Amino acid sequence: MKTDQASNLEIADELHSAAIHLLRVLRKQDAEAGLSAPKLSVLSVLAFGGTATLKTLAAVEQVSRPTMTKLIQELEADDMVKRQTNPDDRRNQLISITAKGKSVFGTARRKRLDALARQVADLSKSDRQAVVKAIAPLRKLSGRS
Amino acid sequence: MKTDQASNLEIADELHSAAIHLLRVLRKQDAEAGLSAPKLSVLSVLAFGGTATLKTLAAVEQVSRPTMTKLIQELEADDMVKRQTNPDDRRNQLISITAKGKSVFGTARRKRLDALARQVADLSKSDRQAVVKAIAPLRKLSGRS
DNA sequence: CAAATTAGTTAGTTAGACTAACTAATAGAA
DNA sequence: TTCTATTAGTTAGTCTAACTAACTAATTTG
Repeated sequence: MKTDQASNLEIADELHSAAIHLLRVLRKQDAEAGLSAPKLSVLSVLAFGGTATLKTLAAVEQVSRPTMTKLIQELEADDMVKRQTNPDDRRNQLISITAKGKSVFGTARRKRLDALARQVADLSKSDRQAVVKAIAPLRKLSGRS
Repeated sequence: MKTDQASNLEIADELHSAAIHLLRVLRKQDAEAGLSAPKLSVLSVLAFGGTATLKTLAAVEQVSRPTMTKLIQELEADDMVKRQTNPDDRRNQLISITAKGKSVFGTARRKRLDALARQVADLSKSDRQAVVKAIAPLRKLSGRS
């Protein structure tokens, strides 16, 4: 197979399209899931990675600090995360997930992903294999591993 | 490998995360690309599929009709698409891409996807292979084939 | 110790999504 | 055939999440 610039562009195009359409499918679940994609994603980082500063979260999620400030404020208002000032550097807000956050995260994620999981289940064995094998490279593409 | 409900959920989760992060990478190119993701996507449908009604576009892009109305109005204001009433059913707006639309689409898409194409180029041969093989199944997941 | 840097917030704007309620056109049924 | 239901698209209003610019507070550095 050719892997020149043209075909890389075609691959990029397909991925771009796939990402847009996958997220649109998922967005339809949002209303009942009770937690939007960005918030779910932040909670996921905190659930699996533990405490983090706002700046770190913004970097990991690839959004600006003000955007993360707002997300955290809303999550905090809903008792999903808590923050405490770092005694060693009081500019830092150490943010962590609450028990409520964990529980809501678990159920909301499940709800949000259920439709997609069902579609994954409907794939043929070889299609599913292909998807599984692509996951690690996809992570690399957005600079997350 | 197990392919039970739990692991389907894990796959869904990874894809969800990958889609979110890929689009965030792409969004950073938007300012200079001059055409946002949704508009690019609509123009793509018109460029490859020819004339379509607003309703069809909304269905294909999986957004509501008002959302598509607004996108088309903005694209029309920029001379990227033109519309004409269907003489056989004057409720229908037949929407098509203009010459300017085609040209802007070509260059904007290239610009927007360039960063991603470069990252695809940086993948190892086997990683790229894995991504290529996943494309068809990914289309199935969002119901587009 | 003053200046520069860093972390986070506030204010204001924008794009793109939604629902509800509307107009206009067509199709169907009494 | 006319009145009703349906269909296509628009308008109005709201929401979330993104951005930049400009700010405060804390810390580091020259």
